[in-house]
Amino acid sequence: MAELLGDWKRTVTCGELRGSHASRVETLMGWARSVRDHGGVIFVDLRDRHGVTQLVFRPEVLPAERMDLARQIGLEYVVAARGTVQGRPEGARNPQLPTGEVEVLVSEFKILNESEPLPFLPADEPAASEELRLKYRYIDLRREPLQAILALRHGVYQSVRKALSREGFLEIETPLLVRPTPEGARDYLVPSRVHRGKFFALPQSPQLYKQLLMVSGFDRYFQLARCLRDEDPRADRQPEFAQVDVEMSFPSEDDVFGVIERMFVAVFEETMGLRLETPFPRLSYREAMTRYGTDKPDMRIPLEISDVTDEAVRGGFAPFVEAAQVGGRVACLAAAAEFSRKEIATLEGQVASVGVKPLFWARLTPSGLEGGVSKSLSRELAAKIVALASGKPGVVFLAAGKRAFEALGMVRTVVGSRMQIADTGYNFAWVRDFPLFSWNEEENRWEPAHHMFSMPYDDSIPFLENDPGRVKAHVYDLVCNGVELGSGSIRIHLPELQLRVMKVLGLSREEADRRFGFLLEAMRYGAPPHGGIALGLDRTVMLMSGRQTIRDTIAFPKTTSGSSLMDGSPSEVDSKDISDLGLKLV
RNA sequence: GGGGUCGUAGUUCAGUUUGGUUAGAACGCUGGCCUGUCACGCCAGAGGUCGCGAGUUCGAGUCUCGUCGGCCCCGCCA
Repeated sequence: MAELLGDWKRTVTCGELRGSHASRVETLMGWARSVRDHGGVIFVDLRDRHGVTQLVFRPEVLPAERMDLARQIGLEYVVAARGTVQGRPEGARNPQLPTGEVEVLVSEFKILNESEPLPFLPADEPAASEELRLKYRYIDLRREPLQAILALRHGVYQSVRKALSREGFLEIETPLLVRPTPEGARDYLVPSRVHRGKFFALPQSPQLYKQLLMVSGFDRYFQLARCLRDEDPRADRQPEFAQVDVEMSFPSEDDVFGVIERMFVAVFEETMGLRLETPFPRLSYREAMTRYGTDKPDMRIPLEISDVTDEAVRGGFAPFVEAAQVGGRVACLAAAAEFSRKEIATLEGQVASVGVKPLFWARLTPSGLEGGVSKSLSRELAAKIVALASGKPGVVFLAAGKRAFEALGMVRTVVGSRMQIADTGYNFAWVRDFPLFSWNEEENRWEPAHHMFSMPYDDSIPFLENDPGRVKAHVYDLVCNGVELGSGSIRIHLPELQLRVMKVLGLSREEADRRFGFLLEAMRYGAPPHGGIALGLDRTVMLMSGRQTIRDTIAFPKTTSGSSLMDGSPSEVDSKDISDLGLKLV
């Protein structure tokens, strides 16, 4: 039944005909979204990614056998139709459709391809289960919401390229087959056939290569880079993802911030028509942790955490005193909202995951604090809490311990999700002054808080060997609405300093040379001061499109177990393919 | 690796709480009717390994255990 395209040319898309096009003869091609057969006249809604146009098949126009063929058109058949554009009769216009003023009276048509009944229809709302949508991703991608997101993503690519090019950045590609790195995430390994027993890795990021480009003198580089990390996915994490990778020579932190702020202003302006306020607020890591209990605060939530350790200790309540004695703090968050016992119990469970238990609470009423822990609070502490709440009624939370602020940060996020903050815009912020190292309790060693190539502050360098925890670094994150969009730093360009940092991390000189010798050597040949940032492209698009998962921003994403339901990857391979690589399955 | 949750016609779901006759609805599909619909309408029909495997029971979609898969979270993610 299907006919070949022949010499037919599409003259318009399904989204562009208007009343002013009346009486023109046009050719459209698309998918049958809906077929309405009235016995005589037949209506077919033809859809492509640009829109929907109504086709009319009439027995007065088409011979009987063509009408019979038109009757065969099923949902999602691919149809080419040629005919006269005409205004619709009075009362038959459809204000829901941009093309609803007109229709195409079909004089010739071809069924270009048939479609078996689909596992689900693109027009279905609600959509099919995500499992089915992932298996038939090519059908899911016919849906308008996903087409809009991929179009937005395209717009972001273009704006980023234009904005960075305008400022003198060169787009340069770096290898996909790279040297495995023991640090950081697990590598995806690629066995070398030629060099038996040796492996490439797929890059976790272009980090080392962009630093080497700085050594080469490409003083402003960027790349829309694919990054691969063999770690378990999440709603906002995929095994492969995209970064806007940026690096520049001779920069201050403010230079990097300025470039990225101007880039985001351009992106939001050009793709969404939104005007972002710059500069973005800047806060220190310490500030973020003590005011918001997280290093990626959602600044839309108008609540802050307060330190009430002094009052709490003077009050003598044992759990508070004990927490302070072991170096912990006592923190308070006035939620200014009601919580049921059950909701509080749920929060308690979440907070316990950072080792804070119990979660203390009390209810603030016009007559003071009631219920929960209220009877154990001193008059001074109670007064302080009432003052912090500005008298706003609702539940007040208290946490004690080393991670008291983090615990209340989790509570703050939950409170925020219940407030009407969704449409309060995009609240960007820079978080800076990160520590260079963090202590790994299990492995009893220092780890890089960001990565080992970040430059410590001048006045922190003397503490490198004796007090690593005190070393602060030129490391910064960009956050927006509680999402970490990117992370960067000014890098170390001095080989001796790089070796000192590696030593703190437990890398001997020999190991450092073996693993990173090419970088250390490059630093000895005139490496300029440099720094940059990498921004999560998928997360940015997720945020801009109001989605809850980056899967919706990626054409062909993986599941939370890292497989692809569409093509069935990963898959087995022939044993010959394995032995050719000099490998054996264990 | 761990915790939670879901899995029933092609699809979205109801039914599982309290085990019991022939597992229902809508959309889709098939056939018929219908010349202004736009989620067209009307009539009729087909369509089920209740994810899979054990177990308890006279009897399991329903209870138990295991297993597979999706999603969310912890670990992990320099």
